[in-house]
Amino acid sequence: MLKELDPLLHSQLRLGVMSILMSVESAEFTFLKEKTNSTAGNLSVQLDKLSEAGYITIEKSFNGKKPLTTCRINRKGMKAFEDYVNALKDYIKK
Amino acid sequence: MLKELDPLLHSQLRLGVMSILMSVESAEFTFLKEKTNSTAGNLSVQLDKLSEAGYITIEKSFNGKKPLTTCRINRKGMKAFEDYVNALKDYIKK
DNA sequence: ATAATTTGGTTTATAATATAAACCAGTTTA
DNA sequence: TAAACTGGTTTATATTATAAACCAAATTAT
Repeated sequence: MLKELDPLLHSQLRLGVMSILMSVESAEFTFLKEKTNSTAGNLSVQLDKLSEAGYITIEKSFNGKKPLTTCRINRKGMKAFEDYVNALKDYIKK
Repeated sequence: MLKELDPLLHSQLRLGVMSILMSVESAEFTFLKEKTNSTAGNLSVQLDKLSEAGYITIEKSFNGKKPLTTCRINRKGMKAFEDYVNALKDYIKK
């Protein structure tokens, strides 16, 4: 029987964000927006969800006078991502 | 930049169905229901969507006196599945 | 014989999700 | 000083997934 796919990760945008965060120390809002080709509104909402799940940490600060939102993945998020990828393998293996 | 993930395939249940259909000649409704651990209603709806997209063919017949719904994947569906898996690889590669 | 249950589904209503549009505060540019 | 831009958030709407209700026919139990 096929495994459950964590619904929080099984979303194109959230998965994209997590995928990026797995490979960098931290990423700024604008960087994520560009890489995932998402709108700011959608990204904002999805980042909040990942944050509320404890998968990522969002830090709000200022870059000079401009607001700066920086994200990084948490240990819990890494674990969830790995579990998701493992579960997914059953679906996509030939 | 991350690729688009075909929204028709980026759904746990539809992906599960397609994954199964990639590996068998054909599959009955009840078999798919069991393997994907889905409810009949949900499965019925999702099969229709795959069928309308031309990804699968649904054949309704009778097994003696009981209705029998048999599904098989189409060439278009195979192509879509392969494209989806390729796009997904960018998201899950380490 | 007939009532209850099961099989194999479909249809419809509701809950959850994703997305876009509208908005806001502050900043820079014309 | 007005317009446009940056870096977002909030809110409304469209889409999607899911469950619940339903249906017809068959089977089983009384």
